[in-house]
Amino acid sequence: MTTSTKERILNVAERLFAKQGFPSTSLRDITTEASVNLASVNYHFGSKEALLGALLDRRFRPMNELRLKFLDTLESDAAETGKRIDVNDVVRAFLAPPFEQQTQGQLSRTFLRLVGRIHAETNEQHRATFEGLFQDVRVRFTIALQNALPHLSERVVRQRMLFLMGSMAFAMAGSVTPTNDAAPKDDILEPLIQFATGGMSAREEKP
Amino acid sequence: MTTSTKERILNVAERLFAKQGFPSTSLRDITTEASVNLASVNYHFGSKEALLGALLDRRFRPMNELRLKFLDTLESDAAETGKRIDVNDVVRAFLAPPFEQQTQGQLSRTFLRLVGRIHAETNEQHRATFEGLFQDVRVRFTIALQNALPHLSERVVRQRMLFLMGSMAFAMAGSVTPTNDAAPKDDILEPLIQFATGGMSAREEKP
DNA sequence: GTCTATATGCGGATAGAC
DNA sequence: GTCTATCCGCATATAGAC
Repeated sequence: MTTSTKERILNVAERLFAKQGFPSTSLRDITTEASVNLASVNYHFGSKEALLGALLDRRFRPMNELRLKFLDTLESDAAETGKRIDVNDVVRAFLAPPFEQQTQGQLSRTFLRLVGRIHAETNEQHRATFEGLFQDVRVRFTIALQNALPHLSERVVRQRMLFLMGSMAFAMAGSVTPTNDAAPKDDILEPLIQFATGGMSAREEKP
Repeated sequence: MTTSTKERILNVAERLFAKQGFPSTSLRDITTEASVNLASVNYHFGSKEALLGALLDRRFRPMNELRLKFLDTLESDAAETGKRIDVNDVVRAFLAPPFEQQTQGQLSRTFLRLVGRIHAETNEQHRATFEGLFQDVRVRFTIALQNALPHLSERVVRQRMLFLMGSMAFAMAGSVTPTNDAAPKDDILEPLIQFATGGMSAREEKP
């Protein structure tokens, strides 16, 4: 169970960024809690910003790859059976992967909070970094949702996709506090999927 | 059109907090842009934290009072006619007031972003301040939604209320970018109401 | 790779003249 | 009420010994 300095920094930074936000977390907070030297952050990562970038890359990349893999499966299944893809399944393919990330069972909650934080972040530079990792996913899922909801206008599908991400981010950022921490998948993911599917499927009324 | 120093500080602070977030906005940013002296913030408000408090009080209080007024009207109408309140109407009573706040037409977008920020904020102290201003609204609307959706469990209604707030916060924080800034009410509010109503009304599936 | 020490700047807050 | 000047702490980042 030897964790390198680099990994210890990443793990602690992840937790503190999730808890306090990026600007309010100092390198001193991180290095003190990780029991590593202050200068080691700049040695290993170059800067605080680069540390965040490394962090996002470590987690968001596999998460988004999993999303796309789920969607691939849905689409090839649909191609075989000739049936239209179900909205509920697309929503699930998008929302489930963040909840699969729980490597040790302990990281899950922390990571969910970080996802929420990053989505809610308005800093231009962070948004750009994040968008680079997220673009493929957004485009592919928007198309899939348009196919699953052909009666809706493109514009509304795109917009509802963002509403969906808002529910997700907020749920993950910690505002949704289930009575027990045991099963975030059952306590948060399933209700979230139901809500989001209902929202995506709502009738479009144009006044 | 004489604006006092105090008002100028409030207006600029509102815009900058909305744009950059609270921790990343310095008093120097604010006073420079407002063309007032640095020391005036502490003279008029006491501290940066207190400035935020004053800001929230100025905007959130009337906004939340409007929400409750709308809900009062809905409930007294329902009592007269004997009909159950419609979910869509409750959702509208909750979501519309932030969009009514546009004093000059120019403040609206800024204020919506701030609302989103504050909701997404995880800082303990800010959450406490905010919750004090918001508690009544949350309780009253949760009860109204439970009455409008009697087939749902209390737990799920409470949880969906938070998902709804997530969509709202995210939409307001600026991630939803309509092609034109002209009519946020039509471009954001109406689609948001449709999405949120659909989500709140979704069937509750217990596996 | 890891440490100490330090450079350099920005942050909130305040003292005290006007 | 408004200004200048300043205190003082903490921030990121780096230089250079080990």
